Amino acid sequence: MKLKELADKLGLSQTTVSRALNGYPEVREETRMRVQKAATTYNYRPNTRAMGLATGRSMAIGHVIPVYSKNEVVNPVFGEFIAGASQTYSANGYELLLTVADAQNEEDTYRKLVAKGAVDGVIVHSPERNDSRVAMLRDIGLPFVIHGRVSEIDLEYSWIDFNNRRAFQQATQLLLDLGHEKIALINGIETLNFAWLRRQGYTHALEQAGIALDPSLMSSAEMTEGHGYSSASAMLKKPDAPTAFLVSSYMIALGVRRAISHAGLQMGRDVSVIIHDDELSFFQNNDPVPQFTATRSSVREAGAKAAQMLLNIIDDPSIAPVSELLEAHLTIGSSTGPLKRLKAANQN
Amino acid sequence: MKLKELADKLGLSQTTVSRALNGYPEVREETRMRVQKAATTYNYRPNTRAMGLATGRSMAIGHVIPVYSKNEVVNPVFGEFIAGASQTYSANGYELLLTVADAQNEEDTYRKLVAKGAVDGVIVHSPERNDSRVAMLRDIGLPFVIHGRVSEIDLEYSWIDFNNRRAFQQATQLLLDLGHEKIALINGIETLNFAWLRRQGYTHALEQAGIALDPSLMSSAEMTEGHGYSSASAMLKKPDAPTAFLVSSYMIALGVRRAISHAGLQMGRDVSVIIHDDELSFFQNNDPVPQFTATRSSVREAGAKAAQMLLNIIDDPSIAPVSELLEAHLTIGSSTGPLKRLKAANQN
DNA sequence: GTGAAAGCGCTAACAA
DNA sequence: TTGTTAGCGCTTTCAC
Repeated sequence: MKLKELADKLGLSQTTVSRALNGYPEVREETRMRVQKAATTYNYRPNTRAMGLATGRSMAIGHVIPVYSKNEVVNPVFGEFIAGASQTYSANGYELLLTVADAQNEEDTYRKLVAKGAVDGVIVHSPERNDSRVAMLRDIGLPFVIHGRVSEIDLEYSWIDFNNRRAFQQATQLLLDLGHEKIALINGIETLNFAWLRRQGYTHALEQAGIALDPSLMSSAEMTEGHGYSSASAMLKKPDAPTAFLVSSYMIALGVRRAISHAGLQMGRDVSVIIHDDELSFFQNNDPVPQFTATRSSVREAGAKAAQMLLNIIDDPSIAPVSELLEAHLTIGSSTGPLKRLKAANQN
Repeated sequence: MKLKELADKLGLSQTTVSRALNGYPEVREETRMRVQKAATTYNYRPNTRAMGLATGRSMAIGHVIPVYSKNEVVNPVFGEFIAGASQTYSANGYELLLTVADAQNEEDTYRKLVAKGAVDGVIVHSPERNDSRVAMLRDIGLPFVIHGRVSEIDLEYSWIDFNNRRAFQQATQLLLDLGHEKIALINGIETLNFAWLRRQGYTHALEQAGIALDPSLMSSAEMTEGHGYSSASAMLKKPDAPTAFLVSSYMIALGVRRAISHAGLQMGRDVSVIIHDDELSFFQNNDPVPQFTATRSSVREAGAKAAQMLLNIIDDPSIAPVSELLEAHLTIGSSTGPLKRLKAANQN
């Protein structure tokens, strides 16, 4: 069913039908009712392409998610975030265009999207510490919201992020409270802002406690099981091996667990491990240390919020940038030993 | 840069430029070169909306992924699959339209996509045992490929799937070989075809071994940690508790682990666990039993293949349906005890 | 309050 | 081999 057909059925012009459907005020209320009813009856849906052509907007939002290599699994956080965003889009008549781009030529991807007129705005995932995309997107005037943020940059822009720095500062503090002094950090790629902030939280807590940083206890690479395994293995072979691990994702954690058991050690008895993951709750009650996570649902909500921010910007490009920093939740397991201290740690 | 501008710069008509760019044979080779060079220079990209309007095609493929509830995490397998598909699309000038639909009204989602003229074809994720979408999509004539397949249906259609039945049959056999007799299955929702096939593999192996099926050892629900925990807990409380678990996803597995340790048992010592996941490799070398998984890269490849199938169908809707059944890999850990038997199990 | 007509950027007959 | 022209389905001036 196309507009012309619907108009013919109603004995009206395309113009009037279009106006009635798009909420223009000059349509008689009675006419509007008739039109709307007919539209429902015939299940009329305006062709997005045609609408886009006519209005100069595409009614689509682009999500560009980076893939670093074939080794790294697509971060499940993106799935949750996008699921949240998707709802906002549907509710507002927008479509979601997904592009999986090699992290190398992401800028190109955005340029292409704009040149093709494919999107009215984009969500930027996985920003780097000093991400050139911010300047670029402002240059070309494409509305955007960042999932995450860019610490080392002065420009204004809209973003939504979890407080990674605080999360890792607290997690480290928690391990310190438990009496650990050799605490390892197995992190993601630290040119990525989230990983960089996590590291800052970690080092900050150690410095506060007057513990010297040991570079051999910090490792940074793609968030793969292999990275977790090789890093943890190497660290455990040292004479002054770490007694605790702070791990930046469940994928890495799989490797760390493997390394620990390969070394003849047992998690929760010989070694403490805290796994951070934005999405997943890991309850491992045989560990004396609880897991430190943001809950899954909050990621989905963050996606919905980011999408709404973006639609607002598209609606009115002159509004001031907004941002939101979400706190990660500290999930406490059921082991009673360290619980008190954990609570204290959680309060700062 | 739009076609008209480019044509003006070149002193040619829009038609000729369009033809040159789209590989029509009647263009003089020299002209084509000139046009192509100019297109690159000015970074010309045809507007997808306009192209779509003119050709009646949208140059976009829809992926509809279901969300069953707020409790269930978006299956990371979709992320990998889509990452693979995405590459195929980019290479062929297609865009990827992602829709996250409530599992209830998925049919509506497809109808809407077609009515809006938003897509030229769709990939159907997460098919049910007797999925009505197959008949519907054939009815409305929308090209599609199923990620998975629909066992209880007679129609012809294209699909790509992993051999879930075989995978679980082998996994169960493996546990039987290890001497287990009380083997529990903690599965996804069994109206979904993949879960149903997994269960078939499980029951088949037990029946072959002459072991009576025990309904209290089979549980089926959303693939959440909660499901794993409550199911495994209940089973472990029975007087004839299971000595082994066959688990349908790593999310469920998190809960199962928790239940095991809550029960005062130790994985790998008191209980054997096999986790199946299409995507993730779980190496837990303190378990006496290796993990049973398909490798991640194969999921991505499957996505790329499915996408190619779909583009072929769109190109020539009259071609016969094609399908591909991929084998899941048996990943063997480094524990040497059962290794030999595993190999044998792997060969059937 | 409604309609006629032009045009969004492209492709595809049909002419030349 | 190239150009002219008429749409694709919608929105939006402008006129009534």
